[in-house]
Amino acid sequence: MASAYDPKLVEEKIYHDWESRGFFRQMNPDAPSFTIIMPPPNLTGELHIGHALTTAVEDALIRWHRMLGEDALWLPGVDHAAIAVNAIIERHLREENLSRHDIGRDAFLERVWEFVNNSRERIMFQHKRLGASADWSREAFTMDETRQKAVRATFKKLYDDGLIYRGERIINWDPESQTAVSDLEVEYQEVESFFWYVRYVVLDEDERPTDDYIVVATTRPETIPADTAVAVNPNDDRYTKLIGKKVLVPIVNRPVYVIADDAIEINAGSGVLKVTPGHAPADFEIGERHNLDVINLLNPDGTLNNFAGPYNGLDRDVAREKIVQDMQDADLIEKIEPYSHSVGHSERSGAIIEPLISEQWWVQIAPLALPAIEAVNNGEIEFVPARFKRTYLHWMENIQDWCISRQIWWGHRIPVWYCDECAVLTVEVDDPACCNGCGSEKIRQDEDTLDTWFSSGLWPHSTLGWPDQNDEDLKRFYPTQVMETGYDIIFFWVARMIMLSLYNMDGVVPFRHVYLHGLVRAADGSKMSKSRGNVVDPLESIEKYGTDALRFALLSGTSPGNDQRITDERLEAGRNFANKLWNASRFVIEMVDSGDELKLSEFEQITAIEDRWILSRINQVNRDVDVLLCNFELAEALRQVRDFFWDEYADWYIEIAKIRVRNNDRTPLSVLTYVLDNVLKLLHPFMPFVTEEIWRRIDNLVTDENEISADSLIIAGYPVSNESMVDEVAVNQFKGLQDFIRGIRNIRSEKGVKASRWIEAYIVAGQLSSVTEKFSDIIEQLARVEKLYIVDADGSVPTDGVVTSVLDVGQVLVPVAGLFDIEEERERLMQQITSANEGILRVEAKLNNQQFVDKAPEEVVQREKDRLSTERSRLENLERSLEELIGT
RNA sequence: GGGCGGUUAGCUCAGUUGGCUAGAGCGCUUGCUCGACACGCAAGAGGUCACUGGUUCAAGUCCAGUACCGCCCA
Repeated sequence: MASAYDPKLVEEKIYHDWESRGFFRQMNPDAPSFTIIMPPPNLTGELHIGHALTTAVEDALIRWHRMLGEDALWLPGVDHAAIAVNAIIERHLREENLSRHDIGRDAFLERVWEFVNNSRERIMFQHKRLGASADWSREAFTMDETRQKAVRATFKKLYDDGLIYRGERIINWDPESQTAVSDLEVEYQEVESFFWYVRYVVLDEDERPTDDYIVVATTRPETIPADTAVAVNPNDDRYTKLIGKKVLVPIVNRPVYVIADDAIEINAGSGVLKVTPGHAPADFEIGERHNLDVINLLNPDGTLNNFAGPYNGLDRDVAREKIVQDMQDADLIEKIEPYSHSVGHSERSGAIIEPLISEQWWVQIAPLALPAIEAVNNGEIEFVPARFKRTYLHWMENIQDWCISRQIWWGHRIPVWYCDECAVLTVEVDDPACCNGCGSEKIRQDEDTLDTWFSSGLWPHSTLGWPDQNDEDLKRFYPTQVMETGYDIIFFWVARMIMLSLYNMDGVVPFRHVYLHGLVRAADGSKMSKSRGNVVDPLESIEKYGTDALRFALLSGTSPGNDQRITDERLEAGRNFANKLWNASRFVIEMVDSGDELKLSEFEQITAIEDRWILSRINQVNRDVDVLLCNFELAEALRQVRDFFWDEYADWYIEIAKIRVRNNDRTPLSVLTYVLDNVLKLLHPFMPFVTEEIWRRIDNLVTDENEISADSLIIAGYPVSNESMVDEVAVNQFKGLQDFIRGIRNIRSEKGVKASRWIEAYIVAGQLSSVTEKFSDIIEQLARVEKLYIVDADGSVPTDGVVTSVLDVGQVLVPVAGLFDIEEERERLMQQITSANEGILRVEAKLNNQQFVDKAPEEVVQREKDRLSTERSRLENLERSLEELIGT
């Protein structure tokens, strides 16, 4: 074996082996199933570090459950990302000076499919590099045949149930992508702008201008040509006499009424609102209440149309400037105030969103939300961490109807056909030949497509074969166990999956747990983005540090619902640990001889304290890891195993084993291999490659009776704590022995004893005398002591030139001859006396408090009592040492 | 405006139902080529747990409030 772990020699080979042997398929049809449906990444571009985290977490969960012997299915797939992909292809076209309308729908979609197929392949490849043990034979796509059918079936079902309707409402228009987008796709940003105070001239009964005017404060002067009223609050004394009169809309000189509406805030601006029902949601509602005309002033590309009169054809920004200028020239602007307000921007294109009136398809959401709220309230679906339950419920309880139509071509085309000869709409799953109303063959399909999230919302059941209710997969794997994703898409995905799954699956929830991880941020805590140039590319990290290192970095830093930062240091820590695993294992493997007995003896027959200690500890770790993983505490579980392996197994047990083997005691080998086997199993879900590679090298050395088969760690049984192998006494005794060794090392280091020098030492071992006696050879080696004296509490120890440490478990004394300094030693002892005294005072204060003794649990009180007696005997010993020192 | 989260060692973060003499990684200091590993080993230094008040025998942990940072929703 090489002296350093090289992931490049291992990962591809092992992945190919797993996959080709079908280990990612479901192998235990009789066992309970464990299913995770991968939240589908967009197939635009590359997987980013957030996907790497998703993959690492889901793969860890799946591998863990697979090793538990469950029928594990991780179903992968990708999302068609309608607007984003549509925009990419349109950009390509623009480079050829073409628009999608130039080449037509079919040619456009042909180009999209070519892009999509390449992108899908790249994403699958990247998932494989990340070690994803997903069942690729089931890979799904939101636009493939089964999913198309699911989308149409759902649309028809909703339509037939009266939950899909077509209506004119204010929508969010993205002038860049030239499509409607949903409320969730609008990001609000503070923008520095102005309040323009504009004079609207009051008209007399004959609609002739008077000298009077009313001042309207607006942030959107360019929409003035679409004003169809001016509104004031009915309780606003300043304006009551004007209500019912007419004023003249500037620019277009249209007379409109002054109306009264409660929605007007008296203290906002001048207290007068210009009402533009075509371009503001609130104004639209006012317009409905007062039967106002609705004027749409905008072309789809954000320029003004002929309702704008002289400004026809100008871009909205240009028009604003010009209108303001012209009104100033006409002395219609009273004043201009700086004003900052939040403006909606398209999450897709970044363009400023235009609220405008438009006819779109909608889902009436309340009937779907109700059961989705109930499923979470009654605990059928649980959020991890639990606080997101409130976020979810709050959103659900205030949910607005969902605008599902998009004016783009890439996506699920709306399955509605209009008839040229009658008014009936035909809605079908399969393309109809004629109108359902009059039978005419002159029918046209709606030009629009559906919001991408419509198909993503079906994902938990559409991936399992729905709408075929008898599908074997649907019966076997639905409902799934865990939906794992980032908290940032709880509304986009999770909420819609719950609503639509409950609707399609007769009220059966799509998943039991929603595990939400946080964002992966750059080293300085900022959000990663291509424009900032601070993205960490997971593939580059793998290239540099290895997949296991990347997974270690991500998984050790993740805690439910919290953001984390990824840095080179964390990746290095992962690489270092993989290397540590490799080298410790290499040492064990190379130490084993063909004649060695590697079957572990019965625990009762194992006598060496270090053997009992390490076996007890690994079983405690097994227990802790099980509890932690059940609670989705992946990082903590990983940390426990790492610490155990590095600090206890490698730094202590292996070092001790070396000494014993040198003395021709081969029994540690069975313990070494047993514990190593166990650790590799514990770690496999987190770091699959290095553990598999090592495990195969020791597999022929060890066999575990519990093993299902075979020669691959990925399907080995996950460790279960064997409580009969936990000896608490041995664990505590061993800690005492460690304290002795550390005590001697500490004195050596403090006194500057050369590492190469072998010295004498004394241990006053008290209760640990007999254990220490048996362990003396090892203490000598580990602390570099050539002659170790173990004495009873009242035994005699040298007092001349001796440095003393008084520990909880006993004392350590090291004669240091020439290096001894009586003043320094006095200082040392005084410091220890001070700390012992402080300890005694603190504990005494507690125990003298009758309230504490009465009310605290017995074990807590007992612990304090034990501590007190320990500290007291420490103090006694220290004081005696000090007397002896001064005596000399 | 409403809601949520964060504030713990120089940096990044753990700390699960209160029992803590507050931990880890990285960094730092000192010393080590003792036949697994310098991607390493050994020994250390480093914290009034943001602030104020309360509950409790006991508060990093629970409650109320304040400050700052961040996110979500309107």
